[in-house]
Amino acid sequence: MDLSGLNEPQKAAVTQTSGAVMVMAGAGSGKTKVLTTRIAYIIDELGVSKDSILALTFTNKAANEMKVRISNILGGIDTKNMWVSTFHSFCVRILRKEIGHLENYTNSFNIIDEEDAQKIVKDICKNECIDSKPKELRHLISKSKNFEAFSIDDPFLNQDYDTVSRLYEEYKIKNNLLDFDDLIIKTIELFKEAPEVLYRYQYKFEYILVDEFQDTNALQYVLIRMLAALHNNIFVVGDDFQSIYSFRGAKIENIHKFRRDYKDHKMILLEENYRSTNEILNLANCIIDKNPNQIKKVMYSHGKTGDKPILYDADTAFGEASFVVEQIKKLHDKGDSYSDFAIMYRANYISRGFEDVLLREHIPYRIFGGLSFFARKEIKDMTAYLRVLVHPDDNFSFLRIVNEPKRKIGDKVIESLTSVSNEYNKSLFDSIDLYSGSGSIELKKFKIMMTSIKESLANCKLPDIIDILLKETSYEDMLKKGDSDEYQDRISNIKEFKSVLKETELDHEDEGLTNEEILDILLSDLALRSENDDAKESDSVILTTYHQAKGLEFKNVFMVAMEDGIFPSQNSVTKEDVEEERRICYVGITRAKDRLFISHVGRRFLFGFTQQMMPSCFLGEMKREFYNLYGEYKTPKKDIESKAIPNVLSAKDAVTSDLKVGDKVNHKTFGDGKVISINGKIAEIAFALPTGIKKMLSTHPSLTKIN
DNA sequence: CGCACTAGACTTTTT
DNA sequence: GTCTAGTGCG
Repeated sequence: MDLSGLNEPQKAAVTQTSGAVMVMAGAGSGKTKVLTTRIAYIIDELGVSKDSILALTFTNKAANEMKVRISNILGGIDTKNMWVSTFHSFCVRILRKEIGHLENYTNSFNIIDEEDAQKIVKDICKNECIDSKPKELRHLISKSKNFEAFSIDDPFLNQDYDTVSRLYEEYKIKNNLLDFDDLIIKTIELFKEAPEVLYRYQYKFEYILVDEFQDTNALQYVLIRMLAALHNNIFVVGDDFQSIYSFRGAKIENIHKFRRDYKDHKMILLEENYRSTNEILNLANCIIDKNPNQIKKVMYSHGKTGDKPILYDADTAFGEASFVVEQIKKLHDKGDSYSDFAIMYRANYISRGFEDVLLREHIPYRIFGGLSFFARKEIKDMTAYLRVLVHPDDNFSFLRIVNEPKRKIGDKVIESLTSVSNEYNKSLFDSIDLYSGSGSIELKKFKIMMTSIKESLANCKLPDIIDILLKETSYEDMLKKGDSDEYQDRISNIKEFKSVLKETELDHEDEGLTNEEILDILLSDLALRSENDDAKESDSVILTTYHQAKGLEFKNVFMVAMEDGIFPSQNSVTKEDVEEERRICYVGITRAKDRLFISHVGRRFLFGFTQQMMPSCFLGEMKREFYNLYGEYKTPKKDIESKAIPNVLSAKDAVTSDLKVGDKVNHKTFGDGKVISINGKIAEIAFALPTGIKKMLSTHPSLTKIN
């Protein structure tokens, strides 16, 4: 196999196939290239079957991209069914086959998303008259399931947590439901309780590869270790600089753990950056240098040079958006495509102002994120209908749609039906025949309707089942009655969903499956999918959060809304939080290949108020020599220096200031406040309304003591 | 049971 | 400011 396109460390990472290998791959160092070439190498040079390789990623997009690239390297081989997938999809694939080895679940289990999980917790709280906030409880449940340490001081909350988490588990078992956390947990449980099953998979997967290793959590690490225990051919790629998912339980410590657990591992550093210009890397290095606890690693540029990053200081969000659009137009006129641009921000709500201006200027754009396609109400409703068609015993889906559109089947009727179903130990759908109380006519009509739709399913083209559903269930009529813009929106989403069915049908066209079987395959992991999975090529400007931009690269990047309170987010309280924000900033900078623009505004309309904004403390961490102010070359130097740009960072002052109760302080975003308590490093500070009382690190860079 | 109005939350990141 | 869930009335 031709490896001449690789540098030495990359080559080593590809050819060192046996044993444990850890690759520390800096941003833009050819990580995906190494992963895919290595898999191709194992197949092509070692003659290993492609079914004996397991590659785990964090996003479907990364998994799909890897499959395509492996196929390309190996002359177009079929990689569709390779075990290259996200952790979660991998677990679903195992559990669909094997979950019968565990008690309580059958392999037609349904996967619930975060919205469903929250609704279940909320309903439990309501039924049990529990006062604690459902959202907080749900959060704690997820935390505990990922074996994260936490303690609850409040005895009431503690008691509520015990009750609700128990009932939540019971509810899921009763309804054959698994949440995202369960997918990993149940797989581990399965492997523990059925060692022969574990052995089968250990034996099968001779080579295991893990992408974005720095983002694995404690459970995912356990899973990897279990699977690799027989052949011990385990290859992990990560970059501790890009660890930005600790809020989801990701553990950088897994990197150290790996090094301890696999004593003989080989460590390979990929330090040569092929993506960005020198100028961009300089700025990235400035930022990451400020984080004390990173594994030291130098990023060498590949020698590409370009313009210094540009900093723009706008008055308002509108001014900022106009600036960005102006730059895009200018560069587009010079020949860049719209898809060469990305506008990046810390939180989704920032996108609005940019959308407005892009729309008005007729510049095509695409937004990553926000509400996932498959999480939209109409799509979840359609999915629930389809699930009831294929699995009539799916009570959870049944309850979602039995009265949607309204069919006069209310809570009271469902309550009585449920007691019948408990009595005869049958599903709600099957209990309809046995039920004779009030509402029985409506229920029977519903059942007849669903049965007739199911008959149509056997004889129609698969996507047409959506039209049949829309018509027969009167779902479309219901939408038509509502707002017409909303109707357009929802119908076009449903059309899009129809094309997902079409794709699935095509994927399986020669396999002699019935429509019902194809639907079952489609439904099996729908909850894990998101619309950005397929890198749809379209000539559009991309609007995205830093998190969703991870792994991507763009010729021109705009980092916008670089203001304290937005980035770093005002929710980052501890030193660790701010360090993670800093890594997010690093991820943002290193997405850019040629040009980087950084902007911030003086005032911004937020939560119904116009607020004074201060530049992000990260701007102060960027050495002045490494960027230009926009228009610097035309503006007299004196003016620039009088501008309130950077050394905003009062970090030095702040770190040395130790606060006491009663001290008056100033926060760059919240204004003046008074310290009301100190607990270790955490200070509780009362600010003027609307901010009110905030807990924050007393050494937070945005805080200064005033006398 | 369904509609209309109101109060409250929301704005961190996601498989 | 905008969206949503919850309440109360017809």
